[in-house]
Amino acid sequence: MARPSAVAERRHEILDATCQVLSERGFRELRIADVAKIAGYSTGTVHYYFDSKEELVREAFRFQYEQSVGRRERDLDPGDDPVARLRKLADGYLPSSAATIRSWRVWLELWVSALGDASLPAINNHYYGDWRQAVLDAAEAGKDQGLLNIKDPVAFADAYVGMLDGLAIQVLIHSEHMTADRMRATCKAFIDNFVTM
Amino acid sequence: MARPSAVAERRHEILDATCQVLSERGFRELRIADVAKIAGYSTGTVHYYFDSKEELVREAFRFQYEQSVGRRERDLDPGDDPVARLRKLADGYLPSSAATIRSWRVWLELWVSALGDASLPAINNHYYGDWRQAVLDAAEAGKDQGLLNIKDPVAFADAYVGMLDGLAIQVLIHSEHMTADRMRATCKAFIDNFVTM
DNA sequence: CCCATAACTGACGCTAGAGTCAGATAACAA
DNA sequence: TTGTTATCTGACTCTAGCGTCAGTTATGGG
Repeated sequence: MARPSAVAERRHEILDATCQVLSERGFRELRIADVAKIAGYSTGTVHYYFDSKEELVREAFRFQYEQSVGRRERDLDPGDDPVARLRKLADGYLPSSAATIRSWRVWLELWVSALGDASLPAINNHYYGDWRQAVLDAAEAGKDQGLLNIKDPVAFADAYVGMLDGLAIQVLIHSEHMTADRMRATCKAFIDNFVTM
Repeated sequence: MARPSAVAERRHEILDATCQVLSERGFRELRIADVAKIAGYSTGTVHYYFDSKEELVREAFRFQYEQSVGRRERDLDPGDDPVARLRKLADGYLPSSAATIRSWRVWLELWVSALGDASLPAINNHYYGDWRQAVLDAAEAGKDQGLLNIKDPVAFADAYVGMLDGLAIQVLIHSEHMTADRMRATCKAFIDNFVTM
């Protein structure tokens, strides 16, 4: 071999650029030329690393999820009690910073794409399952330690995770009925319902 | 005028076909030719009633929302108590029948499209606001009548509505973590948390 | 019956943009 | 320095599909 492989690094760069375009323009308006420009390469190079636009976007979805999961794990302080952990999970996912907004917009694109592409739900299952599990763990710990008055931790976790997704969508499209601040308050109120006094 | 106008009826037919394509293939894969075929006309006729693909889809989003709001109002029995009304609202929106699944898929497309089209959030605001208000009315009535132990009806309504949206998405993409039945159970458990004993 | 025009058709022009490819470049080994 | 091959380029090909339009059909009024 004449040169050490730059494949992993290049793919990383290109996928990052793809996520940026995905979040700014959406899949429907995603152009390989835009991805190439942002990554600092020619369109030919994008095709050198990814066979098709579909493959590029599929890998970008996976990439975005990996990034987000990694960030969540760094954010979580093992010393926090379960209630604080639940609150921090919501805070960390609030679509308020540029980074979280970008993540959410890519996830939305993933969900819509998953309606018509049978290979995409698997990506969602994998990473979304982890996220759901983190909430469930905290809920069960909260219940066991008597901090939260939860009957069914699974139903609690499903409700909390679902609520976050639904509220985030309204924040993202700038609905007049939901802002990031209001979402934060809604999440707080949700948890407060279960905190033992 | 030589003939009575068929505009309203034709637009209705074409928008209905557009919603069908939107739900089956998504905006990204929507072809005017497919819409025309389903509606039973030529592509020229679609352009005769709608200036552009963008206008067609925008009107289809509006059309879908009107249909759904109409259906909800027919479903709601004024004789029901607030708790039953909240449960029925969730049941009616569960993505289980072909019609509700179709509606949800179109809404998802709307939300994603609204990320990049400033004219779409207005449609969401209008109809989504009505829907949110119906939940809020029931929550306030339930609180006032002592049937529900709710501190903040607004936070309750936001949480419930958000939860429904988030859970529906996972059902729609056939997530292994959420089915329509499980969503029903999650909604029931959510309400049960507030029912006074 | 005939006219006016609304309604409809479908072939065609045109463009955007995905994917190809022949060649240029550059990094490493020896 | 030179050979080898990974990496990269960007002009080009090709196709899908939007929107146009000249022409056709249908309908109701007069």
